[in-house]
Amino acid sequence: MPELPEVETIRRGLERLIIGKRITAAHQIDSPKSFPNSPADVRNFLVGATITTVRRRAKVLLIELSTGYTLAVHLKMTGQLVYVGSERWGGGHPSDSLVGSLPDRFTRVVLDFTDDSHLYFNDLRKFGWLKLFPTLEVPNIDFMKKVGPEPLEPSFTAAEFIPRMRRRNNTTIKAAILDQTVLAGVGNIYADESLWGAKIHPAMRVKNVSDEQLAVLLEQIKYVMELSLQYGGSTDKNYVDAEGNKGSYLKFANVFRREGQICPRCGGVIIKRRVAGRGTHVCPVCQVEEQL
DNA sequence: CACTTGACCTGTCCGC
DNA sequence: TGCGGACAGGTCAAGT
Repeated sequence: MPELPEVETIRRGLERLIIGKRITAAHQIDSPKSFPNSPADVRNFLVGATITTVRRRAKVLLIELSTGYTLAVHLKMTGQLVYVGSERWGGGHPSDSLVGSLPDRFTRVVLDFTDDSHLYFNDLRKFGWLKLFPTLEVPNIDFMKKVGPEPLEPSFTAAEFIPRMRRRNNTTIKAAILDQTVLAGVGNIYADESLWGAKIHPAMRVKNVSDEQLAVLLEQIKYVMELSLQYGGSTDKNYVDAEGNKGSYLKFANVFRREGQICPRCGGVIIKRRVAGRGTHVCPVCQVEEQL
């Protein structure tokens, strides 16, 4: 999916676009897979509701409603959440924006607003979902109780990061930072980019990485995510923001999807291999693998 | 308990 | 051109 910077980019867009709007209808085109709530729940707690707040925790969007319910959204690998105003044909959108073509064959859920604007949930692979929860119960959802700290919180420092990583001492460093219970929001792109930035090989066992290196890794996680936010996230294939526009961070990526290219730091050739069950990009010259 | 693998879906790309 | 297989940004359940 969209990882933390992409979900946060969408959140910022939605905050600007849909707060205060009232929902007049909700179309569950592909229920129950993408939206498992009953039609009665939708009728009682979603239709007629006004959007009050748009929050994010880890990679989950939390759209809070005036009914005391929250619409939680997880985009997984290919989900999109795109707002289209009633002036959709009036121009002002980049030529590659999706807005003129929605709904499309991957649209799973549509919300209609009173001003004839719409929010489309599209998802090619159908891994993503929308779910209604009472807002007061959101902190008690299993995922919310288990998920680790937000990496961009200034209060999240090496003093907290290192002991959390040490709980996964026996696995690879890449598997550890992808583990959402260790810290929130890192996915495959920012795992590879931050490990390159810290000069740590993704296949290193955590126990063989020093505290000093872990501290550098946390700095790099924060750095690559902040940088990505500045560029509207990464569009590898499907990702678009709340207005249907692509993100441009991958232009500045150093290793992700750059196998065969030259490492900008040392001149080595970037390779791709499998680590933690995921395609993994690494410079084998300056990210040195441990000797076993 | 810690860790790894396969499953969930559909589309695309690459080799034969 | 067609077919089969591998792979794709994420998370679970089930296996070892």
